[in-house]
Amino acid sequence: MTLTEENYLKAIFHLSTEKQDVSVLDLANSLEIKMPTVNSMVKKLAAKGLLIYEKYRPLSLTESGRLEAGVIIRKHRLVEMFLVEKMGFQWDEVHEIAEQIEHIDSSVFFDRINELLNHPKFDPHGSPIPDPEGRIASTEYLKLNDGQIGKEYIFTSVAISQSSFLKQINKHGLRLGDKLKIIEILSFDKSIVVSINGQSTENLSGMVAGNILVSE
Amino acid sequence: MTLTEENYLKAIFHLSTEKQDVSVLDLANSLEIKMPTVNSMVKKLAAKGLLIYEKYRPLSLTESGRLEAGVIIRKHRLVEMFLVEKMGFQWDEVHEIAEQIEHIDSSVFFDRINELLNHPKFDPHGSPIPDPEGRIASTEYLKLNDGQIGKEYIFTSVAISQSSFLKQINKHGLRLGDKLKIIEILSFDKSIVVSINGQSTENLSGMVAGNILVSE
DNA sequence: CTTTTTTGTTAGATAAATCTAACAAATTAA
DNA sequence: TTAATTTGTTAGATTTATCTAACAAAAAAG
Repeated sequence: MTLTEENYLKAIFHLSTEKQDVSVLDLANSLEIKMPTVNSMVKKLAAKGLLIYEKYRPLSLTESGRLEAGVIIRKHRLVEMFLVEKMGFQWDEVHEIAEQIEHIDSSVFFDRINELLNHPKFDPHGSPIPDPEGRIASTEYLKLNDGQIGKEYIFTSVAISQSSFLKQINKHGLRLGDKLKIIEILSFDKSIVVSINGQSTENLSGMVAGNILVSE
Repeated sequence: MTLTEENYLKAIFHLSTEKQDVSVLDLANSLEIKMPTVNSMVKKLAAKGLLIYEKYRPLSLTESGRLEAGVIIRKHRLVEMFLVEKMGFQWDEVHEIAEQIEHIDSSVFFDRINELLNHPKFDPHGSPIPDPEGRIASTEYLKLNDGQIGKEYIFTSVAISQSSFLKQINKHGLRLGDKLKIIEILSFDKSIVVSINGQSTENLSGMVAGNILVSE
Protein backbone atom coordinates (compact mmCIF):
# COMPACT_ATOMS: atom_id res chain seq x y z
CA MET A 1 0.00 0.00 0.00
CA THR A 2 1.17 3.49 -0.78
CA LEU A 3 1.24 6.33 1.71
CA THR A 4 -1.63 7.93 -0.18
CA GLU A 5 -3.78 4.83 0.01
CA GLU A 6 -3.08 4.51 3.72
CA ASN A 7 -4.23 8.07 4.26
CA TYR A 8 -7.46 7.52 2.33
CA LEU A 9 -8.28 4.40 4.33
CA LYS A 10 -7.55 6.08 7.62
CA ALA A 11 -9.69 9.08 6.71
CA ILE A 12 -12.64 6.91 5.69
CA PHE A 13 -12.28 4.94 8.91
CA HIS A 14 -12.33 8.06 11.04
CA LEU A 15 -15.21 9.62 9.14
CA SER A 16 -17.22 6.40 9.60
CA THR A 17 -16.96 6.71 13.37
CA GLU A 18 -18.27 10.27 13.23
CA LYS A 19 -21.21 9.72 10.86
CA GLN A 20 -22.75 6.59 9.41
CA ASP A 21 -22.68 7.75 5.78
CA VAL A 22 -19.36 8.86 4.33
CA SER A 23 -19.66 10.76 1.05
CA VAL A 24 -17.01 11.49 -1.53
CA LEU A 25 -17.30 15.14 -0.54
CA ASP A 26 -16.68 14.35 3.14
CA LEU A 27 -13.56 12.49 2.18
CA ALA A 28 -12.41 15.25 -0.17
CA ASN A 29 -12.87 17.85 2.58
CA SER A 30 -11.18 15.77 5.22
CA LEU A 31 -8.13 15.07 3.03
CA GLU A 32 -8.16 18.55 1.47
CA ILE A 33 -8.08 16.97 -1.97
CA LYS A 34 -10.47 17.82 -4.81
CA MET A 35 -13.48 15.60 -5.46
CA PRO A 36 -12.48 14.24 -8.88
CA THR A 37 -9.18 13.03 -7.44
CA VAL A 38 -10.98 11.36 -4.58
CA ASN A 39 -13.47 9.88 -7.00
CA SER A 40 -10.76 8.11 -8.96
CA MET A 41 -8.88 7.02 -5.85
CA VAL A 42 -11.94 5.39 -4.30
CA LYS A 43 -12.49 3.45 -7.51
CA LYS A 44 -8.93 2.23 -7.23
CA LEU A 45 -9.35 1.24 -3.57
CA ALA A 46 -12.62 -0.50 -4.47
CA ALA A 47 -10.79 -2.44 -7.18
CA LYS A 48 -8.34 -3.57 -4.50
CA GLY A 49 -11.21 -4.80 -2.35
CA LEU A 50 -10.60 -2.29 0.42
CA LEU A 51 -13.87 -0.42 0.11
CA ILE A 52 -17.26 -0.65 -1.49
CA TYR A 53 -18.02 1.92 -4.13
CA GLU A 54 -21.15 2.33 -6.17
CA LYS A 55 -21.89 5.47 -8.14
CA TYR A 56 -23.69 8.12 -6.13
CA ARG A 57 -23.74 5.88 -3.02
CA PRO A 58 -22.01 6.47 0.32
CA LEU A 59 -18.59 4.87 0.79
CA SER A 60 -17.93 2.05 3.18
CA LEU A 61 -14.85 0.04 4.03
CA THR A 62 -14.78 -3.70 3.52
CA GLU A 63 -13.66 -5.89 6.41
CA SER A 64 -10.22 -5.98 4.83
CA GLY A 65 -10.13 -2.20 4.42
CA ARG A 66 -11.20 -1.72 8.01
CA LEU A 67 -8.40 -3.97 9.25
CA GLU A 68 -5.81 -2.24 7.08
CA ALA A 69 -6.95 1.08 8.51
CA GLY A 70 -6.84 -0.41 12.00
CA VAL A 71 -3.24 -1.48 11.55
CA ILE A 72 -2.23 2.07 10.61
CA ILE A 73 -4.21 3.55 13.50
CA ARG A 74 -2.53 1.04 15.80
CA LYS A 75 0.88 2.26 14.68
CA HIS A 76 -0.19 5.88 15.07
CA ARG A 77 -1.48 5.40 18.61
CA LEU A 78 1.45 3.29 19.76
CA VAL A 79 3.78 6.02 18.55
CA GLU A 80 1.79 8.74 20.31
CA MET A 81 1.99 6.78 23.54
CA PHE A 82 5.72 6.22 23.10
CA LEU A 83 6.34 9.89 22.43
CA VAL A 84 4.50 10.86 25.61
CA GLU A 85 5.60 8.06 27.92
CA LYS A 86 9.18 7.49 26.80
CA MET A 87 10.25 10.68 25.11
CA GLY A 88 8.70 13.34 27.30
CA PHE A 89 6.38 15.01 24.80
CA GLN A 90 3.08 16.65 25.77
CA TRP A 91 -0.18 15.16 24.51
CA ASP A 92 -0.76 18.15 22.25
CA GLU A 93 2.60 17.76 20.45
CA VAL A 94 2.46 14.16 19.30
CA HIS A 95 -0.19 13.95 16.61
CA GLU A 96 1.79 15.50 13.75
CA ILE A 97 4.85 13.36 14.46
CA ALA A 98 2.79 10.16 14.74
CA GLU A 99 1.06 11.09 11.49
CA GLN A 100 4.39 10.56 9.75
CA ILE A 101 5.85 7.67 11.74
CA GLU A 102 2.66 5.61 11.31
CA HIS A 103 3.75 4.95 7.71
CA ILE A 104 7.07 3.37 8.64
CA ASP A 105 7.25 -0.20 7.37
CA SER A 106 8.89 -2.27 10.11
CA SER A 107 7.05 -4.71 12.32
CA VAL A 108 10.02 -5.13 14.70
CA PHE A 109 9.97 -1.39 15.31
CA PHE A 110 6.33 -1.23 16.35
CA ASP A 111 6.53 -4.53 18.23
CA ARG A 112 9.39 -3.11 20.26
CA ILE A 113 7.46 0.06 21.03
CA ASN A 114 4.53 -2.08 22.12
CA GLU A 115 6.73 -4.11 24.47
CA LEU A 116 8.52 -1.09 25.93
CA LEU A 117 5.10 0.36 26.74
CA ASN A 118 3.81 -2.95 28.17
CA HIS A 119 1.13 -3.49 25.56
CA PRO A 120 -0.93 -0.37 26.21
CA LYS A 121 -4.66 -0.52 25.45
CA PHE A 122 -5.19 3.23 25.06
CA ASP A 123 -3.23 6.13 23.64
CA PRO A 124 -2.54 9.44 25.45
CA HIS A 125 -5.88 10.81 24.25
CA GLY A 126 -7.86 7.87 25.63
CA SER A 127 -8.40 6.27 22.21
CA PRO A 128 -8.20 2.47 22.07
CA ILE A 129 -5.18 0.92 20.36
CA PRO A 130 -6.24 -1.70 17.78
CA ASP A 131 -4.80 -5.21 18.09
CA PRO A 132 -1.95 -6.29 15.76
CA GLU A 133 -4.45 -7.49 13.13
CA GLY A 134 -6.14 -4.09 13.12
CA ARG A 135 -9.25 -5.01 15.10
CA ILE A 136 -10.37 -2.15 17.26
CA ALA A 137 -12.24 -2.49 20.54
CA SER A 138 -15.62 -0.81 20.37
CA THR A 139 -15.91 1.93 22.91
CA GLU A 140 -19.12 3.26 24.33
CA TYR A 141 -18.26 6.88 24.79
CA LEU A 142 -20.73 9.71 25.10
CA LYS A 143 -20.06 13.23 23.93
CA LEU A 144 -20.18 15.54 26.93
CA ASN A 145 -22.79 17.73 25.25
CA ASP A 146 -25.11 14.72 25.02
CA GLY A 147 -24.97 14.32 28.82
CA GLN A 148 -27.67 15.26 31.32
CA ILE A 149 -27.73 18.07 33.83
CA GLY A 150 -26.83 16.93 37.33
CA LYS A 151 -25.15 13.72 36.22
CA GLU A 152 -21.48 12.96 36.79
CA TYR A 153 -19.28 11.48 34.06
CA ILE A 154 -15.65 10.43 33.72
CA PHE A 155 -13.55 12.24 31.13
CA THR A 156 -12.29 9.25 29.18
CA SER A 157 -11.18 10.37 25.75
CA VAL A 158 -11.09 13.16 23.19
CA ALA A 159 -12.66 12.98 19.75
CA ILE A 160 -9.93 14.94 17.95
CA SER A 161 -6.19 15.34 18.48
CA GLN A 162 -5.72 18.78 16.98
CA SER A 163 -3.17 20.56 19.10
CA SER A 164 -5.20 23.80 19.45
CA PHE A 165 -8.05 21.79 20.96
CA LEU A 166 -5.80 19.85 23.33
CA LYS A 167 -4.12 23.05 24.47
CA GLN A 168 -7.53 24.50 25.27
CA ILE A 169 -8.40 21.39 27.29
CA ASN A 170 -5.19 22.00 29.25
CA LYS A 171 -6.21 25.65 29.77
CA HIS A 172 -9.54 24.50 31.22
CA GLY A 173 -7.55 22.40 33.69
CA LEU A 174 -9.03 19.15 32.40
CA ARG A 175 -7.18 15.81 32.44
CA LEU A 176 -8.29 12.34 31.34
CA GLY A 177 -9.91 10.56 34.29
CA ASP A 178 -11.38 13.70 35.84
CA LYS A 179 -14.96 13.50 37.16
CA LEU A 180 -17.13 16.03 35.31
CA LYS A 181 -20.56 16.91 36.67
CA ILE A 182 -22.85 18.88 34.39
CA ILE A 183 -24.06 21.79 36.46
CA GLU A 184 -25.96 23.63 33.78
CA ILE A 185 -26.40 24.00 30.02
CA LEU A 186 -26.65 27.63 29.00
CA SER A 187 -29.54 28.17 26.63
CA PHE A 188 -27.97 31.00 24.62
CA ASP A 189 -25.01 29.13 23.07
CA LYS A 190 -25.41 25.64 24.52
CA SER A 191 -22.19 25.99 26.45
CA ILE A 192 -21.86 23.70 29.43
CA VAL A 193 -20.87 24.46 33.00
CA VAL A 194 -19.15 21.53 34.68
CA SER A 195 -17.59 20.92 38.04
CA ILE A 196 -14.22 19.21 37.88
CA ASN A 197 -13.65 16.54 40.55
CA GLY A 198 -16.15 18.38 42.77
CA GLN A 199 -13.73 21.29 43.04
CA SER A 200 -13.46 24.06 40.43
CA THR A 201 -16.14 24.76 37.83
CA GLU A 202 -15.54 25.58 34.17
CA ASN A 203 -17.59 26.83 31.26
CA LEU A 204 -17.01 24.74 28.13
CA SER A 205 -18.24 25.89 24.70
CA GLY A 206 -20.45 23.54 22.71
CA MET A 207 -17.58 23.05 20.30
CA VAL A 208 -15.27 21.95 23.10
CA ALA A 209 -17.90 19.82 24.86
CA GLY A 210 -18.68 18.07 21.57
CA ASN A 211 -15.15 16.73 21.41
CA ILE A 212 -14.95 15.64 25.03
CA LEU A 213 -15.84 11.98 25.36
CA VAL A 214 -17.06 10.68 28.69
CA SER A 215 -18.24 7.44 30.23
CA GLU A 216 -20.61 6.93 33.17
CA MET B 1 12.91 18.59 -0.61
CA THR B 2 11.25 15.38 -1.67
CA LEU B 3 12.17 11.96 -0.31
CA THR B 4 13.67 11.13 -3.70
CA GLU B 5 15.87 14.19 -3.73
CA GLU B 6 17.04 13.44 -0.20
CA ASN B 7 18.06 9.95 -1.26
CA TYR B 8 20.00 11.23 -4.27
CA LEU B 9 21.92 13.73 -2.14
CA LYS B 10 22.71 11.16 0.50
CA ALA B 11 23.93 8.67 -2.11
CA ILE B 12 26.20 11.24 -3.77
CA PHE B 13 27.56 12.25 -0.38
CA HIS B 14 28.38 8.67 0.56
CA LEU B 15 29.90 7.87 -2.84
CA SER B 16 32.10 10.97 -2.53
CA THR B 17 33.64 9.63 0.65
CA GLU B 18 34.48 6.34 -1.08
CA LYS B 19 35.98 7.73 -4.28
CA GLN B 20 36.87 11.24 -5.39
CA ASP B 21 35.01 11.07 -8.71
CA VAL B 22 31.31 10.19 -8.64
CA SER B 23 29.86 9.28 -12.04
CA VAL B 24 26.26 9.11 -13.15
CA LEU B 25 26.72 5.35 -13.44
CA ASP B 26 27.99 5.06 -9.85
CA LEU B 27 24.93 6.89 -8.65
CA ALA B 28 22.60 4.81 -10.83
CA ASN B 29 24.13 1.60 -9.46
CA SER B 30 24.05 2.76 -5.88
CA LEU B 31 20.40 3.83 -6.07
CA GLU B 32 19.42 0.93 -8.34
CA ILE B 33 17.82 3.37 -10.74
CA LYS B 34 18.49 3.49 -14.49
CA MET B 35 20.98 6.01 -15.85
CA PRO B 36 18.59 8.18 -17.86
CA THR B 37 16.48 8.71 -14.76
CA VAL B 38 19.53 9.66 -12.77
CA ASN B 39 20.67 11.91 -15.58
CA SER B 40 17.50 13.97 -15.46
CA MET B 41 17.40 14.02 -11.66
CA VAL B 42 20.94 15.37 -11.39
CA LYS B 43 20.04 18.15 -13.79
CA LYS B 44 17.14 19.01 -11.52
CA LEU B 45 19.32 18.98 -8.41
CA ALA B 46 21.89 21.11 -10.24
CA ALA B 47 19.14 23.59 -11.12
CA LYS B 48 18.35 23.78 -7.40
CA GLY B 49 21.97 24.57 -6.66
CA LEU B 50 22.59 21.36 -4.72
CA LEU B 51 25.17 19.88 -7.03
CA ILE B 52 27.41 20.77 -9.93
CA TYR B 53 26.62 19.09 -13.20
CA GLU B 54 28.37 19.46 -16.52
CA LYS B 55 27.85 17.05 -19.37
CA TYR B 56 30.18 14.07 -19.29
CA ARG B 57 31.86 15.33 -16.09
CA PRO B 58 31.90 13.75 -12.62
CA LEU B 59 29.24 14.93 -10.16
CA SER B 60 30.00 16.94 -7.07
CA LEU B 61 27.86 18.43 -4.35
CA THR B 62 27.83 22.16 -3.73
CA GLU B 63 28.38 23.41 -0.19
CA SER B 64 24.60 23.69 0.15
CA GLY B 65 24.07 20.16 -1.17
CA ARG B 66 26.67 18.80 1.22
CA LEU B 67 24.97 20.44 4.18
CA GLU B 68 21.52 19.20 3.12
CA ALA B 69 22.97 15.68 2.89
CA GLY B 70 24.63 16.17 6.27
CA VAL B 71 21.33 17.08 7.89
CA ILE B 72 19.73 13.86 6.64
CA ILE B 73 22.73 11.79 7.70
CA ARG B 74 22.54 13.46 11.11
CA LYS B 75 18.94 12.35 11.47
CA HIS B 76 19.81 8.85 10.31
CA ARG B 77 22.65 8.46 12.79
CA LEU B 78 20.78 9.97 15.72
CA VAL B 79 17.96 7.52 15.07
CA GLU B 80 20.35 4.57 14.88
CA MET B 81 21.85 5.58 18.21
CA PHE B 82 18.42 5.97 19.77
CA LEU B 83 17.28 2.57 18.51
CA VAL B 84 20.34 0.92 20.02
CA GLU B 85 20.69 2.91 23.24
CA LYS B 86 17.07 3.51 24.17
CA MET B 87 15.08 0.82 22.41
CA GLY B 88 17.32 -2.21 22.79
CA PHE B 89 18.03 -2.97 19.12
CA GLN B 90 21.26 -4.59 17.92
CA TRP B 91 23.62 -2.59 15.71
CA ASP B 92 22.83 -4.82 12.73
CA GLU B 93 19.07 -4.18 12.94
CA VAL B 94 18.90 -0.40 12.88
CA HIS B 95 19.96 0.68 9.41
CA GLU B 96 16.75 -0.18 7.55
CA ILE B 97 14.56 1.49 10.18
CA ALA B 98 16.72 4.63 10.29
CA GLU B 99 16.63 4.72 6.49
CA GLN B 100 12.92 5.48 6.79
CA ILE B 101 12.80 7.62 9.91
CA GLU B 102 15.54 9.93 8.58
CA HIS B 103 12.92 11.46 6.27
CA ILE B 104 10.55 12.49 9.07
CA ASP B 105 10.04 16.25 9.05
CA SER B 106 10.05 17.38 12.69
CA SER B 107 12.88 19.27 14.31
CA VAL B 108 11.45 18.82 17.84
CA PHE B 109 11.52 15.07 17.32
CA PHE B 110 15.19 14.89 16.40
CA ASP B 111 16.13 17.54 18.97
CA ARG B 112 14.51 15.44 21.66
CA ILE B 113 16.34 12.32 20.52
CA ASN B 114 19.57 14.27 20.60
CA GLU B 115 18.90 15.44 24.17
CA LEU B 116 17.82 12.03 25.44
CA LEU B 117 21.11 10.65 24.10
CA ASN B 118 23.14 13.54 25.57
CA HIS B 119 24.28 14.94 22.25
CA PRO B 120 26.19 11.92 20.96
CA LYS B 121 29.11 12.51 18.58
CA PHE B 122 29.12 9.05 16.99
CA ASP B 123 26.51 6.50 15.96
CA PRO B 124 26.54 2.79 16.92
CA HIS B 125 28.79 2.03 13.96
CA GLY B 126 31.40 4.62 14.96
CA SER B 127 30.35 7.10 12.26
CA PRO B 128 30.39 10.76 13.27
CA ILE B 129 27.05 12.52 13.70
CA PRO B 130 26.94 15.79 11.73
CA ASP B 131 26.07 18.99 13.61
CA PRO B 132 22.55 20.47 13.33
CA GLU B 133 23.59 22.50 10.26
CA GLY B 134 24.82 19.36 8.52
CA ARG B 135 28.56 19.91 8.97
CA ILE B 136 30.34 16.65 9.46
CA ALA B 137 33.58 16.22 11.39
CA SER B 138 36.33 14.87 9.20
CA THR B 139 37.60 11.56 10.46
CA GLU B 140 41.00 10.12 9.78
CA TYR B 141 40.23 6.46 9.60
CA LEU B 142 42.35 3.81 7.93
CA LYS B 143 40.94 0.68 6.32
CA LEU B 144 42.29 -2.33 8.19
CA ASN B 145 43.64 -3.82 4.94
CA ASP B 146 45.80 -0.71 4.46
CA GLY B 147 47.48 -1.37 7.82
CA GLN B 148 50.95 -2.75 8.40
CA ILE B 149 51.99 -6.12 9.75
CA GLY B 150 52.94 -6.01 13.41
CA LYS B 151 51.16 -2.74 14.12
CA GLU B 152 48.27 -2.40 16.53
CA TYR B 153 45.15 -0.39 15.67
CA ILE B 154 41.88 0.49 17.39
CA PHE B 155 38.68 -0.70 15.72
CA THR B 156 36.88 2.63 15.48
CA SER B 157 34.20 2.39 12.82
CA VAL B 158 32.70 0.39 9.98
CA ALA B 159 32.49 1.60 6.39
CA ILE B 160 29.09 0.01 5.66
CA SER B 161 26.01 -0.75 7.78
CA GLN B 162 24.66 -3.69 5.82
CA SER B 163 23.30 -6.15 8.34
CA SER B 164 24.99 -9.22 6.80
CA PHE B 165 28.38 -7.51 7.25
CA LEU B 166 27.66 -6.43 10.83
CA LYS B 167 26.49 -9.92 11.73
CA GLN B 168 29.75 -11.30 10.40
CA ILE B 169 31.69 -8.80 12.51
CA ASN B 170 29.76 -10.12 15.50
CA LYS B 171 30.62 -13.70 14.49
CA HIS B 172 34.31 -12.77 14.44
CA GLY B 173 33.88 -11.53 18.01
CA LEU B 174 34.82 -7.98 17.11
CA ARG B 175 33.48 -4.89 18.90
CA LEU B 176 34.15 -1.20 18.39
CA GLY B 177 37.08 -0.17 20.56
CA ASP B 178 38.88 -3.51 20.32
CA LYS B 179 42.65 -3.46 19.80
CA LEU B 180 43.51 -5.23 16.55
CA LYS B 181 47.11 -6.23 15.84
CA ILE B 182 47.89 -7.37 12.30
CA ILE B 183 49.74 -10.65 12.70
CA GLU B 184 49.99 -11.58 9.06
CA ILE B 185 48.60 -10.89 5.60
CA LEU B 186 48.06 -14.10 3.65
CA SER B 187 49.46 -13.80 0.15
CA PHE B 188 46.93 -16.08 -1.56
CA ASP B 189 43.75 -14.06 -0.96
CA LYS B 190 45.03 -11.05 1.00
CA SER B 191 43.07 -12.10 4.05
CA ILE B 192 44.35 -10.71 7.32
CA VAL B 193 45.10 -12.48 10.57
CA VAL B 194 44.60 -10.22 13.59
CA SER B 195 44.85 -10.65 17.31
CA ILE B 196 41.94 -9.17 19.23
CA ASN B 197 42.88 -7.36 22.44
CA GLY B 198 45.96 -9.56 22.64
CA GLN B 199 43.79 -12.60 23.23
CA SER B 200 42.11 -14.58 20.43
CA THR B 201 43.20 -14.38 16.80
CA GLU B 202 40.89 -14.20 13.79
CA ASN B 203 41.24 -14.51 10.03
CA LEU B 204 39.40 -11.69 8.24
CA SER B 205 38.79 -11.80 4.48
CA GLY B 206 39.96 -8.87 2.36
CA MET B 207 36.32 -7.93 1.84
CA VAL B 208 35.70 -7.77 5.57
CA ALA B 209 38.99 -6.02 6.38
CA GLY B 210 38.25 -3.40 3.70
CA ASN B 211 35.19 -2.30 5.61
CA ILE B 212 36.78 -2.24 9.04
CA LEU B 213 37.98 1.26 9.86
CA VAL B 214 40.72 1.70 12.43
CA SER B 215 42.72 4.45 14.03
CA GLU B 216 46.22 4.32 15.52
C1' DC C 1 -43.49 19.41 -9.25
C1' DT C 2 -40.35 22.41 -11.21
C1' DT C 3 -36.18 24.96 -10.19
C1' DT C 4 -32.02 25.60 -7.77
C1' DT C 5 -28.28 23.91 -5.16
C1' DT C 6 -25.37 20.42 -3.83
C1' DT C 7 -22.95 16.43 -4.79
C1' DG C 8 -20.81 13.28 -7.97
C1' DT C 9 -18.75 11.97 -12.40
C1' DT C 10 -16.13 12.14 -16.77
C1' DA C 11 -12.62 13.80 -19.59
C1' DG C 12 -8.47 15.50 -20.18
C1' DA C 13 -4.17 18.16 -18.43
C1' DT C 14 -0.06 18.35 -15.36
C1' DA C 15 4.08 17.24 -12.44
C1' DA C 16 7.18 13.86 -10.42
C1' DA C 17 9.79 9.94 -10.93
C1' DT C 18 10.47 6.23 -13.33
C1' DC C 19 11.34 3.38 -17.68
C1' DT C 20 13.13 1.71 -22.75
C1' DA C 21 15.19 2.60 -27.16
C1' DA C 22 18.33 4.98 -29.80
C1' DC C 23 22.25 7.46 -30.29
C1' DA C 24 26.67 10.01 -28.98
C1' DA C 25 30.88 10.92 -26.44
C1' DA C 26 34.73 9.23 -23.89
C1' DT C 27 37.69 5.66 -22.71
C1' DT C 28 40.04 1.37 -23.42
C1' DA C 29 41.88 -2.18 -26.18
C1' DA C 30 43.60 -4.13 -30.34
C1' DT D 1 44.97 5.19 -34.40
C1' DT D 2 41.15 2.86 -35.57
C1' DA D 3 37.76 -0.31 -33.43
C1' DA D 4 35.27 -1.89 -29.49
C1' DT D 5 33.45 -1.04 -25.05
C1' DT D 6 31.78 1.71 -21.54
C1' DT D 7 29.54 5.66 -20.05
C1' DG D 8 26.40 9.42 -20.80
C1' DT D 9 22.58 11.75 -23.19
C1' DT D 10 18.18 12.58 -25.63
C1' DA D 11 13.63 11.55 -26.77
C1' DG D 12 9.58 9.83 -25.71
C1' DA D 13 6.44 6.52 -22.98
C1' DT D 14 4.38 5.13 -18.39
C1' DT D 15 2.43 5.37 -13.63
C1' DT D 16 0.76 7.78 -9.65
C1' DA D 17 -1.53 11.35 -7.68
C1' DT D 18 -3.03 15.49 -8.41
C1' DC D 19 -5.71 19.34 -10.86
C1' DT D 20 -9.61 22.19 -13.79
C1' DA D 21 -13.57 22.38 -16.71
C1' DA D 22 -17.72 20.60 -18.08
C1' DC D 23 -21.53 17.99 -17.36
C1' DA D 24 -24.98 14.86 -14.82
C1' DA D 25 -27.52 13.06 -10.95
C1' DA D 26 -29.58 13.64 -6.48
C1' DA D 27 -31.35 16.41 -2.94
C1' DA D 28 -33.36 20.57 -1.25
C1' DA D 29 -36.08 24.63 -1.83
C1' DG D 30 -39.66 27.28 -3.69
